[in-house]
Amino acid sequence: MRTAEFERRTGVNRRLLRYYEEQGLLSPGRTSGGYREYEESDVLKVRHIRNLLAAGLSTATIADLLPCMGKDGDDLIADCPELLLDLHRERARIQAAIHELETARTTLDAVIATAPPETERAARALLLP
DNA sequence: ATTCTCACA
DNA sequence: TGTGAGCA
Repeated sequence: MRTAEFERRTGVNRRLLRYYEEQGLLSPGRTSGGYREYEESDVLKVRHIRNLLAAGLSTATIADLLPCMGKDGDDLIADCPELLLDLHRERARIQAAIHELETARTTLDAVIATAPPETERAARALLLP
């Protein structure tokens, strides 16, 4: 299928599709006229890409990860030891980010606790409605 | 009619 | 990351 249909099937616009391609996540073939030719399996592939992206993985690690997923079926890693390393590294990165955010929140809570009661109430009034 | 690449008041 | 120009 070509761009227009693929765009509909995936719900992702060409601009982004081309970006994924530049990042090595997708490699559609080309017709003699130079038009991109996508495979049926690419539709599912884009779904995977979007999920992985949402999980915080970089396009680079996703590029390495994709070939390790079932060629046809859903997403389940087969046997890619080298990849598992990157995944754990990503997990550690996320865990670290969580900690940083938690300490940032703690700091803010401390500052907020400093505000006078009436100021606190005024602030909440501005926040809720 | 459609897609492609490239460039940017 | 959108938009238009000039092609094939």
